[in-house]
Amino acid sequence: MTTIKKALGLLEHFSSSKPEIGLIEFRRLSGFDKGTVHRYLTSLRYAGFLEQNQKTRAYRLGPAIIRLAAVREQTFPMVKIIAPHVDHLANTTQELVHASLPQPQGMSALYYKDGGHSGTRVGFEEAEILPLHATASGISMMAFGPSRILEAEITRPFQKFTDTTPLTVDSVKALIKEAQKKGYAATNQSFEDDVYSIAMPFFDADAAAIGTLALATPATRMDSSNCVALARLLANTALSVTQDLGGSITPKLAKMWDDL
Amino acid sequence: MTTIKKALGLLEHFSSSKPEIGLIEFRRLSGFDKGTVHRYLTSLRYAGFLEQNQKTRAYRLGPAIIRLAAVREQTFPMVKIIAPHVDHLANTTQELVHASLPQPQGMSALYYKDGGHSGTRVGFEEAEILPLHATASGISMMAFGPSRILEAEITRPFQKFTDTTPLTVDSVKALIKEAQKKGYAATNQSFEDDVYSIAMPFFDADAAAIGTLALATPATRMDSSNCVALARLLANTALSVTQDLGGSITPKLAKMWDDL
DNA sequence: TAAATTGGTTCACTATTCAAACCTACGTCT
DNA sequence: AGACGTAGGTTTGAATAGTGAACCAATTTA
Repeated sequence: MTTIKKALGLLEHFSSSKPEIGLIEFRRLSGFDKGTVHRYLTSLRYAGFLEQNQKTRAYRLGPAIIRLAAVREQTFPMVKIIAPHVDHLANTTQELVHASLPQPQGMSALYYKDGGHSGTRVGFEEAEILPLHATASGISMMAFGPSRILEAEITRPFQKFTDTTPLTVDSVKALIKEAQKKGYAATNQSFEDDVYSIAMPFFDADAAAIGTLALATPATRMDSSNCVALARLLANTALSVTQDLGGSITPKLAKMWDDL
Repeated sequence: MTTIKKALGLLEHFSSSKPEIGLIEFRRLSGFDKGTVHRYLTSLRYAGFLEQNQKTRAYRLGPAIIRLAAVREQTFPMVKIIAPHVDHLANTTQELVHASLPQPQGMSALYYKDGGHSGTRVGFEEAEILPLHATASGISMMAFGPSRILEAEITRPFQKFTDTTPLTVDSVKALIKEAQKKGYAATNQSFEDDVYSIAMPFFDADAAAIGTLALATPATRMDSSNCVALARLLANTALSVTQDLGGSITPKLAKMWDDL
């Protein structure tokens, strides 16, 4: 573990529900020494990745992040390319659809659209970290993405979110195997109660999975026939996204999706 | 200079016109040893701040940036708050208006709007670094912002952009003094030929300047009466932005803007 | 095919980082 | 006021982690 990795790891602790974090809380969250954390924070602030609330002395994400995000989106416009496809699928199915990218600790939504179904519907928090072992997106990423993602995940302890969250390496591996066999991942209430979710990867030019598309419905609305119909729609969307990103897909998976 | 600062400094080299950078080019740009740079890049990639083009092996900004930017904007929605004001001023004046934030090496636009004037108009590149010494935004930030910004800038060499770019510490300090006296900064073709620009700061709750609003016109359309009229409009916008951000402004500057 | 360029790795040396203790400021309870 | 708890921040010698010259391998260019 290098200094840089440790320092950047501090930024992982920010989320929508935790936008400002103080020195002592960082020490508790990271387990590093207080002096060490303070030096890290000072360096991150110097580079514009953090700024400090003058009153509380707590740290929040800084303006450098904004610029870098703008550069990335301008030169590699994933959101712009993916958003129309997600919108279309959400409108067609009336369900929640999201496109997510792998982060060091899990998946995080790049873009999402609430389908606006009239009855109960699934909520979604932007920029939330979705755990790999408990979500369809995560299972899908481990099943079809670079092996290092899987390898990193299975060394971590699995957090329990619901009564049906898979908590053993074997049960998670079984879900991954099933996803590889079916061509898509499905999880039933493993992250949130009453939410059933299916997910598929999309690919870059090297046919490496770089993110996932997922669709979430209230568990009550999902049955086996329904599921396959939605998976078919999701597969078409994943194909279009892959194409628009200039990516390519292995013939094997292409056939699996075609046969859904 | 700590390892963290040096590593994060590498990210500064990315821009819209330079979205992918290889190992050797990083070495050249940063002056660090090749082995060192390689270790930095590996760490940044590990944290999701970079990803690598598998063909060219060059590095580009990674997905972690996107998540962090989303967290920041969701919990501290500057763009959302400022955009309507910038839009309104751009529509009223028909000129280019931008809101910018200080970055380690200069200012960078958070949001901008082209006013759509029918004749010649000023272009603008998003996420570009605007040098402090040569732009109205930069002068304004040094004049009204934290003193460390000015102190850091005057130790750097001043790059020449046009025939009228101020290149000495004294000439830049004179521009800053003038801005402090008038309540706004003005630069005439010091960054780009034929562009005249005026800028003002906006403030946070501690009455510290946290960014600038700027308006740029073709130099031919700007004269002394025009300039004051535009400055008045800009001042009203800066006041509104400051209020909407929950910020406050020193009574002295408030009076200066009122007397424009 | 030889030279140049690029990405990446190794390892002895040493400069940076770590952890524990200390300092200061602020709020609060007695 | 005094004692206590909590927070941000600083200093220290010991130890760990970073450095960079030299190396290798694969492409690209001459």
